[in-house]
Amino acid sequence: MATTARRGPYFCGIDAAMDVVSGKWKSLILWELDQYGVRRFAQLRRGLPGVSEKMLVQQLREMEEDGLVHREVFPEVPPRVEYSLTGHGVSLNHALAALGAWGTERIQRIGAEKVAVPVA
Amino acid sequence: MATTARRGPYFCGIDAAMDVVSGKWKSLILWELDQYGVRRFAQLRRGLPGVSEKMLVQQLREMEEDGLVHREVFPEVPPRVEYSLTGHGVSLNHALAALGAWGTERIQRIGAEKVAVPVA
DNA sequence: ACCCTCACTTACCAAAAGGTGTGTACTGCA
DNA sequence: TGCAGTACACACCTTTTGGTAAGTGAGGGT
Repeated sequence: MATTARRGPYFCGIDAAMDVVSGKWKSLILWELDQYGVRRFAQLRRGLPGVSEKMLVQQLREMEEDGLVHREVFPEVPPRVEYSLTGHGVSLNHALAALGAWGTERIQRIGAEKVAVPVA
Repeated sequence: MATTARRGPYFCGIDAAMDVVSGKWKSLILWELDQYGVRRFAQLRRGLPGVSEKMLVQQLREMEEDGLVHREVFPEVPPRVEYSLTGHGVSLNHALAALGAWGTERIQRIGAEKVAVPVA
């Protein structure tokens, strides 16, 4: 109930998968968490150039609800929250591999630019 | 320039692929055209339960612009327009296979309903 | 004393996506 | 004569999505 209901009736598997990965930052979060294993909120924020805090929280919560992301809170001061992928998150990321390859090929074909990720 | 500019700078391949498949009906159109090879406008409309004419035209035009769909107009009366997939459309559909399988598994896991497609 | 960091929350806004309903030019069918 | 089918275009409206800016509360650095 955070944002929208979702998990409505689906036409097919792709529909159901898209319901879960659509969202401007979700595939990036998936990639980032798969790369590093575990990341804290601020680390993710710095890893995704241009994301706002609100959007990052929102997408992470939805992914948690959808069973892709595990969220662990440590009752410390200053607060510490660690995010990681669940098994479903990992398998989704793998299922996205072919799509990623297709997209990379397309980028080359049409000569589109990639976002320059700042080194810092 | 039909709706939005798109093909902007991308973060990665998935981003680029999503730019092209996002849209409520695009993956369904891809599937439908892959199944039948060639389809006319009204056939697609009947094949996608719930789509409006406006949305169908819009999605088809974007997919044509993106080089996924081939559109052939026959100057007859009544008008006849045939849609089919290009090579890129076919390969995109294949790249979506793993995602579709993941989604199908997810539907079973969470026990979501599928849209009942009327037989007529 | 003051700002920075952590991980958020809340209120408000703008843009994009999607939906509805109508019009069109022509033909075939009853 | 009147209605259905063909493949749309156009105007208007609602919903969804994303973005901006501010606030929170405790601790640590300078």
